[in-house]
Amino acid sequence: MLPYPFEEPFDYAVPAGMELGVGDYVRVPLGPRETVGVVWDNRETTDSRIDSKRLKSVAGRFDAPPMPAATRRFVEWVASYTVAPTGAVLRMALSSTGGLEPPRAAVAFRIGTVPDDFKRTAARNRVLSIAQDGLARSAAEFADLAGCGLAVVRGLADTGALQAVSVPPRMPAADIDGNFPGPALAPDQQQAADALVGHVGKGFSVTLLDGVTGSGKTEVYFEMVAAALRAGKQALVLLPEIALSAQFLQRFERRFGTRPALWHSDVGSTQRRLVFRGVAEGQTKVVVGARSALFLPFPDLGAIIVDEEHESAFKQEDGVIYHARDMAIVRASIEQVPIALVSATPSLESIVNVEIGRFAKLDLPSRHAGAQKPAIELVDLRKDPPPRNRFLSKSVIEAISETLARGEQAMLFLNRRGYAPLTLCRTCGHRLKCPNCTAWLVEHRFHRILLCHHCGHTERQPEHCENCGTADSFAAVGPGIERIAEEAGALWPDARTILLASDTVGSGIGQGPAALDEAIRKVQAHEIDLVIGTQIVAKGHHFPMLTLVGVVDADLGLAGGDLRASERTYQLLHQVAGRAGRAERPGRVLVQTWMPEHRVMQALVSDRRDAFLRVEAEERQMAKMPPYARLAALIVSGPDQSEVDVVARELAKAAPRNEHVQVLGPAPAPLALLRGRHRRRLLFKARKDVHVQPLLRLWLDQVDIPNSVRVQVDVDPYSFL
DNA sequence: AGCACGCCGACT
DNA sequence: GTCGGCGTGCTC
Repeated sequence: MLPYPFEEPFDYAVPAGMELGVGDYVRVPLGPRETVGVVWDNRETTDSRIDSKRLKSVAGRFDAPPMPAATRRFVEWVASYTVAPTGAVLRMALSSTGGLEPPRAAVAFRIGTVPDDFKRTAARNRVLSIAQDGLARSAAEFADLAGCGLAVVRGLADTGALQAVSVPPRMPAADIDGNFPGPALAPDQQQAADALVGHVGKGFSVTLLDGVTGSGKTEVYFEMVAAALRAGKQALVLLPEIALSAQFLQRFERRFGTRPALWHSDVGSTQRRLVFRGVAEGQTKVVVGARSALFLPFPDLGAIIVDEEHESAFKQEDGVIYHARDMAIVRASIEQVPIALVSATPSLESIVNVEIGRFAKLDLPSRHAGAQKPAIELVDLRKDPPPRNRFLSKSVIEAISETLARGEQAMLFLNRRGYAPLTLCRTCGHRLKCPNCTAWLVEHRFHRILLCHHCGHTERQPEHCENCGTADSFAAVGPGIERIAEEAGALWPDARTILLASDTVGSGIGQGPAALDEAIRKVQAHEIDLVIGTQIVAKGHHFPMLTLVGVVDADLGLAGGDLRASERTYQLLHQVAGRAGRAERPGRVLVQTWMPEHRVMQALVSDRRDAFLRVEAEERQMAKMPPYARLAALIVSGPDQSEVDVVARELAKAAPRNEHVQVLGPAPAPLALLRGRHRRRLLFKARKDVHVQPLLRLWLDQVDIPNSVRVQVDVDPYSFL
């Protein structure tokens, strides 16, 4: 199987003298070049189109442990479920082909023979006395222990007093010990931990760990990791990329005394190689990573954890479209290991799976570590409207002033980057829009540009309206966090303020999680009084002095016809609210809304999540929507609108028809033009018991799709964009 | 996916 | 007469 979008494996001859087994990683010729592949099967070709006498030969075998059978089955399963070519899924499992080369031996030093003309110095003596135990250590380790520079160690090696030896490199997270004594757990934590530990080694099971913010869920599932380690197995913890913070790693280190192996987009190629190799050899015991870590070749997995399981970031939206939480469950089932899904605001899907008995559930209803539930109040913007072109109500302004006066911290949350989401000409009403997308250009005053949030198109703010030619006629409409920062600057000129969004810190333009970690540290150290941020501040950071959260526009996520709009808005607002108040300082949350009677707002103030989810579930059931039915979206896209329309109409004509299946569309996708591609959407809806994938494949096979048009299949779509 | 081939327009 | 733009199609 080759890591390219081919459905089937290719056939190659095995040269004389080469021993190959199923799962081996090999180099094979492909057209004019050579590529990596995995031996998928080992037999005579059965494909009549292939002349077995003229097969190309395997060029070489990598000296690496073969891809485990369970990993190969997982690749095939994901391909079949997502209606993607198997090779395209394999590509995700070969993301670090450098790891296939045997790892380079590391240089270490141990005691040698001290020559006659040896010059003794204090530093040299310290190093040599440490080396007396005969153990081999890296130069850095000696320097660290002896409190000297690396030059001392190298100098000793030059004289022969230390002897250079090559040792196998230490794999990341190889020496994590499941018996390392971690912090003590509260009784309810211990009970939940015992239940999770009880699943380890007992085959496949799914447990939803439903714990309120501050209940110590992380420490509970760490016990499941520890149990897997004690059983000699590996463990995988999946997190949304954004939650892979320094704070999380500190908690891990507190429990296990060392760091886990990391796997996310920011991990460099050297480290990736080592982690891939370490995992493949079974040496790397714990991987903490973003969704792509799911495709690592674990030979001996013992447990999987998906933290923040409700997060939509687990849904991969390009290339092979899959939901990492759902595929993690599949992987656990194939590996016959337990999996824990963890959240303070579980997804409706998981709650329903608990109700029908497919998942077990554990509750952590009480807060620890001094956390207290914040008081949530709604601010009815109809009664307390901000002045024209201002966005903070009197209630919020007063509350922030009081908080700052007490020397505590406040946060303003608005899930919208930039200065204003829309810029229009006051004279003619012309709106500045992206040339490549059906979207407004968002003004970013901080970077002095207009930016499309969908394709990244940027331009300078024009001086004259391109439609009517009037100069200086542009008006900003609506708020982004930069505009809130401007308003806050006028209200509290002395407050130390920080603006936190993906384009000011975080994984934006060349900054990575390190910049976010630094910002978080500053807030924790109380070098900041007022935090103004988008959803990157919503995740579980603890800010002990933060006692007030103001939500600028709680209604933002409710617009549009998204199936999960209410659910997601509840989850996000609940999470943001959780930032307020720790320990002896109770928190207060003010939520600005134009519709305080909306059930999301009512559920928030009355803290009735389960009642809210019940209503939400009933609505989905009535509308015959997931999780009570199955959805798949076909997105037809291409640079030529009429070609796209033709294909979309052909697909509609060929749509499968029976009483359990319904096809809607084609309709222009909500972003009808994205990155210069016109997009049409068809929605396939089926009863829960319909086997969707064979129908989809049959459907696609019937329509001739020209090269210039792409049809993407999104099974279980989340985003309706 | 990634590469070569091939067919058209802008140069020596 | 040649270089190179990217549309088309193949890779065991």
